[in-house]
Amino acid sequence: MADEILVDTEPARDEAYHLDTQVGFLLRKVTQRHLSIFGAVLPEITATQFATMAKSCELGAVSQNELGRATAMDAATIKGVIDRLQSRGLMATTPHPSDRRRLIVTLTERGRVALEAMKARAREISEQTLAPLSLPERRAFLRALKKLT
Amino acid sequence: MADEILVDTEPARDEAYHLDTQVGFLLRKVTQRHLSIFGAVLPEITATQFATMAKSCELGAVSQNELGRATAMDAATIKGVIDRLQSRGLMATTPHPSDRRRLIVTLTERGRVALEAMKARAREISEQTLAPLSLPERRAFLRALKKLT
DNA sequence: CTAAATTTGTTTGTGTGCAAATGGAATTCC
DNA sequence: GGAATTCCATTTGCACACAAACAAATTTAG
Repeated sequence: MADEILVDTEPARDEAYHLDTQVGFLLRKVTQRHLSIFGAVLPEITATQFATMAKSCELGAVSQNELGRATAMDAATIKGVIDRLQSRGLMATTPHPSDRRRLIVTLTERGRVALEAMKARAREISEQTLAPLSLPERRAFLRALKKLT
Repeated sequence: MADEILVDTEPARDEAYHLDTQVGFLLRKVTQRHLSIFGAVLPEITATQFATMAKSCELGAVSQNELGRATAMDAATIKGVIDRLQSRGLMATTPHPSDRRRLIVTLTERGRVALEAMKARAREISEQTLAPLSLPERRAFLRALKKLT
């Protein structure tokens, strides 16, 4: 019961941990701001769904898991994203002709049109996100982000 | 029906959108890497829960929403986080003496001990996350992150 | 060729995150 | 002092994100 009593054995606790200067916390806040800009500029789609469509446009017909790897989503996550895009008629899936495990995912014609209509605003989102930085700062920041990938 | 037919009115689509160079996508991947490091170094807690405990230690007794604002979580999010920490005996809630709306949240003694035991490893997580950058690069990167908050 | 290992997609469970709606409590403003 | 506003906490619903377990199909190794 003695260790329940709090005396000055408690040695002036090392308070020198400041959350606000930690990378992880700053990353979370910057991502929050970015996603808030995204939602304001492209309210009709989520950032994850847009990334999926943009990557699908880059890669053409690939399997669901392959698209997931290209967009940094695990199998469970990409499944849900594709499901939602499919239910909105923006993407479609077809069985692979020779490999019966695979599900080929592609943009629908409607998805292609929608994507083209969104690309300009997507660039604007990146622009707005980086707005507080000067041109050289932006380049350095993006270079650092790539190194930290 | 003519607009269903795809001829070369389609003007060599502007493919010049590369997901992998966009801030948002890079932010997501860097955050993923950071959280992966976090999970490896501090498997007993989530980054969000740790942030909540660390901030609670900094601020002392504050209301639930106040702690949420300090950790960049909305009311719904901080509630769930506190619930889980409370069910593990790391934090506790008490009604505010004069304001019956408020819920005062604090670290338990066990929470304080656990937090102190985690702080050193938390610093190591930040270190490992930034490891690919040189010292000047780290400073510039953190400064940029703060500007983008 | 066949057994073992791998790959693909799915499901379940847990943990953020945010929007919107709610109800109760405190504050402001006239 | 009372009405309007604001604040606090909660709940619900949706959308990631990942771990773990699974079945079916394919590939690899012996």
